Amino acid sequence: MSRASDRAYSTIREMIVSGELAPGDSLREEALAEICDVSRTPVREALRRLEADMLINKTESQRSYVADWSLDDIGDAFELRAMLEGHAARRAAKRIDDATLQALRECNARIGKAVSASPPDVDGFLELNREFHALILETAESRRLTGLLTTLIEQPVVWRTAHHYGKDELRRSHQEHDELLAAFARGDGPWAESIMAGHIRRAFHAYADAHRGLTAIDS
Amino acid sequence: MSRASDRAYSTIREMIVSGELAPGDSLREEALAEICDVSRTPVREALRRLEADMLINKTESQRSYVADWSLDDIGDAFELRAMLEGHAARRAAKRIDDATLQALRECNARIGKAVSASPPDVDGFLELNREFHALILETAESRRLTGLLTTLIEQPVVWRTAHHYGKDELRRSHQEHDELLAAFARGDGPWAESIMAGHIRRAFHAYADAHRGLTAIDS
DNA sequence: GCGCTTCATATTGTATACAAAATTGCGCAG
DNA sequence: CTGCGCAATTTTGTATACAATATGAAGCGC
Repeated sequence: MSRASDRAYSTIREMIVSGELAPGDSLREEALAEICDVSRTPVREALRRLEADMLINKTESQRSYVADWSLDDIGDAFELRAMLEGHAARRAAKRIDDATLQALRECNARIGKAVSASPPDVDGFLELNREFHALILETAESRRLTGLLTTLIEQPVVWRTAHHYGKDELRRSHQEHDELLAAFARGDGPWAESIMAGHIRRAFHAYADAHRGLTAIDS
Repeated sequence: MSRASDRAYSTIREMIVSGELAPGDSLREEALAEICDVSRTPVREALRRLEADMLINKTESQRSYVADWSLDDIGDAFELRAMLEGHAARRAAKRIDDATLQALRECNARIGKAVSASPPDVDGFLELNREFHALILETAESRRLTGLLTTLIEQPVVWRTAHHYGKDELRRSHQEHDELLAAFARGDGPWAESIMAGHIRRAFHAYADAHRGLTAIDS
């Protein structure tokens, strides 16, 4: 992470995810180089990585812009996530060992605490949730699957979704994780897959509802 | 494609896919630059793209090697492909129009010709097969899905698989495509998904059988 | 006034030089 | 002979200069 290209990647990515750079904004290499305090070379590398992450679009003339996602696109992404994370859960259920199961239980216990706090610790929830899903993905033991999913998970949308969550929705997430743990404990792959797919799809609808609400308020 | 980095990408990729560069071979930027007749800068870009395609691995010390895939890894890739291409087929069945359906029919007719020739025109089959699947993917209308699948499809394994096919297996592929067309004609998404998933999985087993046979002969 | 061409400017693409880091091989001590 | 450590060499990372290309605005003919 200390490499210049990594710093550029993190910096630009953070600007996109946080919303500092809005969808449609143009990304000029020289300007970014100055912001990141590196030369254009590592910036170009960072832009390519971000393009692979689909956080950036390039026009036919090679100019870069912050990607803009319609609700349909977002729905697509969640649908794929549901499918792939479901697949990961199924694989994980067949491979999980006691130590990992215990680690997941502890992780979800901490999620429970973050959720129960008043006000709920949304940032803590996000980080722990990320850890929970990452552990499952790791347990699924498929490099390919990991590669495909990371590009879907590392989206601005995913990160902002939780901020739309109400306390009850956070608690529902926590409960679904518990169900998942039950499926894992029994090594029931299809069950784990069903729960995970539903878990992701519910997250999407929570986002979509909140988003429609927000846009309705805006307009 | 006339850009130096694109030429480098194509050249190196072709060397990997064709087997000229064997799994585990180290990829030194300067050597590749000389081969591609460009400087190291575009070579580095090409290597990053190939890394995203998972055709290349990088060690912790940033050296690049041609990716080496175990049969398990290959199985993983096919499993994901079956799932995602099945998904694509389901989406395509709901969106396809008459013109596209007709184009697919014509494409598969040409596949039939390539298969029936004696000897079978395997390279023609490969190209047409690629076109057939690409058209379906396009019809599925999901940029995300397209992005995820291309990294799975553009694998050395996929390209070499067909060379293990016997005439009967090529004809079976052609027939499965016809079934797919029937599902499309009726707009039956789940049917299309089932056929496509089976189609891909059969391709994997054809590969696995041939591969086991070959390794058995080798040893 | 409208549209086209053309030229100035801005932006990206490539090459090269240099810096940082890693690997290899040698020499030496045990 | 083996293992360790250092230095020479190789390889990758970054900066910068220059080339190619795209964009946008001004001028010109219609």
